[in-house]
Parts: sequence; structure tokens; C-alpha cells
Amino acid sequence: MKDPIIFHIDVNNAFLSWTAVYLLQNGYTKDIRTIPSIIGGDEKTRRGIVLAKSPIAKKYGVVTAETIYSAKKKCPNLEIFPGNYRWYYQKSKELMEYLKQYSPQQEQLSIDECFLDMSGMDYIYKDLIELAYKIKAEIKEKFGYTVNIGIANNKLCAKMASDFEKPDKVHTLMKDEIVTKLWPLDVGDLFMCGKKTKEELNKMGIYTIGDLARADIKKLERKFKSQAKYLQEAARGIDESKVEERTSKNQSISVTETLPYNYTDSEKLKEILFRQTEEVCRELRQKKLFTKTIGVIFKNSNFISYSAQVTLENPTNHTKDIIKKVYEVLEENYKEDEIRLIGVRLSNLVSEKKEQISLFEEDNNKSKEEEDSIQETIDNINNKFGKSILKPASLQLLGESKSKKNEIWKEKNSSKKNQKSTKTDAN
DNA sequence: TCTGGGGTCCTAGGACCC
DNA sequence: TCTGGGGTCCTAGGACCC
Repeated sequence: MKDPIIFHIDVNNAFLSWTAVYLLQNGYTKDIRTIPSIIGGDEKTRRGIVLAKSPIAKKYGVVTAETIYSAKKKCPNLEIFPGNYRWYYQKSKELMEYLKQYSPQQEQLSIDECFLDMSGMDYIYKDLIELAYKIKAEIKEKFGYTVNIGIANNKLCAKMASDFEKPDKVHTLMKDEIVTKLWPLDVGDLFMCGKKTKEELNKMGIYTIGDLARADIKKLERKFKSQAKYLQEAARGIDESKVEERTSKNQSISVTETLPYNYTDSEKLKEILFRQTEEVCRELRQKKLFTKTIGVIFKNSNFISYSAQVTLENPTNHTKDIIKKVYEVLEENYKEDEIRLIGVRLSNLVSEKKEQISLFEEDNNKSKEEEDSIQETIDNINNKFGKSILKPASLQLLGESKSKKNEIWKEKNSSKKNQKSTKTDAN
């Protein structure tokens, strides 16, 4: 049997390229890809990190995820542009649609990259490498930005190949090229070998991908347990996974938000959680899914994260049910520390409701159906306007919950505080 | 003027059941 | 009045990706 042929297509500096295209289309005369520039968050609201950088900014040593403050020190004439996520989403969809014409077997890995399974396509396109160059040129002409394309016999190698030299390049990493092209690279360049893993490997005397490929598996297993097998196989360019659309198996939907300043007031936190819950619930219903597990995510002023969750007996997609649980989780788990970031996560998602209907609750079930239809109407209106302009009166009340409930909560929490705070300190 | 946001996957430990 | 062991579900936390 012939080896599979996989393409990995990756947009060069996606956020910066897409913003450049946007600006040029809207009358901006400068191409921000040709100057020292970055896409960055707003420092005033504490989102001041680098999301993408231009090649010139990179030459100054600017790296993704560093603070804008530090980037500016490296490169004083740096120009900073805000992100435009709605536009990025549009650009992403447009690209994926375009690429589908070359192979129906597509897997999107992130907003700006995907795999195409091109196995057998050499019957249609004589030379697949030539085709890659054609796709690359077409994207540039049609959409106004460049991509890298990696070609290999599996997903992992295609992904590694597209990362080789940027921008605007086609690279191959076929079976017979692994030793020469992959093995000399730093082990930290291997997909899924992050900072921590690299440090551990270096301690064992493993510095290149080749070192890892030749390392003693027993030794690796002692340190990395079941991850050892993956690591060594990856280093040897082995990956059997198929190109397939992401299923909703272990999906989750979440929203988190860094607050403009640290909050300690639970009522303030509830206001944020309320808005976030509406957001994730709307997405849940749009995807026609139901959630079983509802969680709250915290990050305090010391950058220590913690989270808590509850699992329901029956999946739901009602904002009303979910917000109640969100508040419960908050009340049970907030350590009264200074909160920098807070968020809501829905996980354990299922596509069917499969409710256990109690024989004794017929009336209740009827009212649930009514609630469903009210919720649907509200969603339709809100989706049309893109915002939560409408909410059921019952939710309004929950959102503004104050007074008595709060008092009870404070009492409950102060008795709990002593047990829980030790945990934070230990971290 | 320090350190984003949305995800996936894995692991360890506890509860509970047989 | 000795304290097994497998399976499943759940929680919390951490590593990693872009």
C-alpha cells in the first residue's frame, strides 16, 4: 500500500496578516507586515501581551506572549494594533472553505491551520508538490496573505514541515527525510514538547530530536510514564492518526476574562459570571448541545489558578438552570482572594437531552417545554442583533441577586475559609 | 505599565459498587 | 476486627497547543 500524503497549511503570522489585509482593504496605505508591528491587547485593561508580530519586530527579538511593555523596550518604534476576532473568524472560515475543494478530508487544527489528506489525489493532480505551490500562490492572490505548506506521510510530519522556514514556503518531510531534516532540530521544536518537557529531557542529556529518537525507552518511561511512547514515536516521525473532522466527544465551551482590576466583591464577580454564562449558554444552544458539567475558573492576583465544577444528573441547555449552578459553585469555592480573572466552563457536552422523566413531575415537564420555546425566541432575537439585549425576567432577577442570599453566602464562606485557604498557600 | 483567551488531553486521587 | 481488587465516574490541576 502507498503511504498517505498529508498537507498541513498554516497562515504566516495569522492575526497580523489578517489585520494587514483588513487595513489595506479599508484605506490604510501602510502594509503593517513591512514595519515593526504587533497585534496586542490593551495594556490599560491588563491584556497587554503580544499576540502576533511582524518579521521586523521578530528581528528585534519580540516574541509572542511577552508583555507589550517588554516588546516596546526591545523595539521602541513598535506599532501596536488591536485584534479583530470577528474578522479573523471570517478569514478562517473563508480559507477552510477554499481548501476543501482540494480534498474533502480536512481537519482544522486551530483558527489558522488545517490538514488535508491528499492520499490518492495524485490521480487528479499529477504532482502534489506542484499543487502545493499552486495552492500557496492562489491564496496569496485571492486573499492577500501568505501560508506555509508542509507535505509528509502523516499529520505530525506535515505539521513539523510547515514550521521549517517561513514565510511563504512549501516544505516536505517524507519518511526518508526524517533523519536529515527532523533529527538535527532542537528537541523543544517537536510538537507537544513544551517548556517543561524540554527541561526534563535536557536534564537527561537529550537535546535534539535525534537524541530523543535514539534514547532508551525504559529511561524515558521512568520519567514520562505513558507520554514516553508518544514522545519517542514523534521524534521518529511516527504518527498513525487520521485526518478527520473534530468530533464533539470531549468538547467544552468556556469564556474567561481578565478583569480590569482585581475584584474581591462577590456581587461584582456574579455580574461578570452572569454575562459569561449567558454567552456560553447561547453558544451551547447554537451548537445544539447540552451540558452536564458546569465549572467556574478563577485566577487570583498571584497568578494562581483554581477551578471547581459540578456535574448534573440530567444535561441541560437552559441559562436559568446553569446560572444557578454557576452561582452555587462560586459560593462554595471562592476563597475571598483578589480575583484577576474569572470564567465559566461547560463540559461533558452531549447532543441529546435524554432526561430521566419522573412520573410524578408531569406538570414540571410541561413548563420545561414552555421554557424551551421562550428561550429559543429570545436566542433568535439576540442572535439577530449579536448581543444579549433580551433576557427572561427570571434571569434578570438572578443576575441582580443581592441582599439576603448574599448574607447567607457570606456566613457560609467565612466558616469555610479556614479550611480552603491553606490549599492556596501550598500552591 | 508586568504576565490573554479558547481549547484538548492526561493524571492522580477519591467515592462507590460488586 | 482480617482490610482485595477491578471498574467507573468524578474532580482538580497541569502541560501543551495556537
